[in-house]
Amino acid sequence: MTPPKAPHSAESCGSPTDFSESVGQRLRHRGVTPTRQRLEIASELLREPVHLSADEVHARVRKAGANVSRATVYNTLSLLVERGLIRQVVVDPGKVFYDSNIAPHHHFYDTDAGELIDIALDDVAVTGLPELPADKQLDGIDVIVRVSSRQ
Amino acid sequence: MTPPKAPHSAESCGSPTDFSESVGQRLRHRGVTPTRQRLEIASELLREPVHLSADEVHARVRKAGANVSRATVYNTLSLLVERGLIRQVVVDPGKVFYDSNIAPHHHFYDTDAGELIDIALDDVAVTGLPELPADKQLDGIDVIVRVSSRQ
DNA sequence: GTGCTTGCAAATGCTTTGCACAAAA
DNA sequence: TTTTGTGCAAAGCATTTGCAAGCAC
Repeated sequence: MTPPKAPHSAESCGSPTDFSESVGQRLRHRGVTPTRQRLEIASELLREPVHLSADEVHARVRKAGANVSRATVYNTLSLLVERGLIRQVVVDPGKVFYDSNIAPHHHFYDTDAGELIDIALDDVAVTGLPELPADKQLDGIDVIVRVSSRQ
Repeated sequence: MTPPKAPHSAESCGSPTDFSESVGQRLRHRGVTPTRQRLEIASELLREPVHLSADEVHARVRKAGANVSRATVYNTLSLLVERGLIRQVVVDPGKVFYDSNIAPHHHFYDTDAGELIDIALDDVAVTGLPELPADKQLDGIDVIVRVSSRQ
């Protein structure tokens, strides 16, 4: 593809996730005050690469014993996306995944299973994109390969 | 009528749109009864290649003098997508475009303008996709190149 | 203490549904 | 006439917001 200057999102993002670094550290490094709720939420995502919906995050956090409201989950997820700690993947209207793998990559989306599967970027190339107008900046390239179970 | 999840998309679709053929004909060919409301709705899309949200379609149809409810617009758009006459493009949660260009192609999405711009497919190639599991079928490939105006 | 965070519930925005009426075949 | 489509208003979801009370530093 075409890799110009660009900050957050699909192709360009911060440094790839180091899943061994402490969650609190990673939040601080991005200027996010590590409150108890944020640590709980971020831990569900940053402990290992996952694809979760906001509601799944909420459910997991509560299951883990923390009393966190939906509003806080949504606010925190937005914050983490904004700060480049996780990535948002929209596959359908009202179907949003939060992806803790921020290394550049793409996705299979299995419509039947409702499941997202990573495609490593070094497998895939998108070539021949027209140049951008001078006043635009590239924010990212999302490639979603939609699949379903054969009938 | 039965408005299920959108099947058609990027790579796989019906025959490319012939914008010169009558809208009524095109509906009939796909087994869609051409009622007055459907003709109004379909005309806004099938007259020329456009990217419209459901609400924009509703506004245009009403502006054109027809008394069509939101429900009918939504039902009809789902039907047209299901029958492969138009295509649904999801760029953000709650931001869905209906695209009357069903020839395989991809998109720029300008976050600031909220505008979708076609990228002709012959310019772009996506290579190196892993093979699909045998029991899966490919429904389509969506490539969305996100751009913005701010620095 | 000061200012950012949280929870709750209410509000929002978009989309779907139920049902009586109207139009098509 | 029998089937199919339409309008309206109400219901549904996922997400956001306003504000008082609570934490972090």
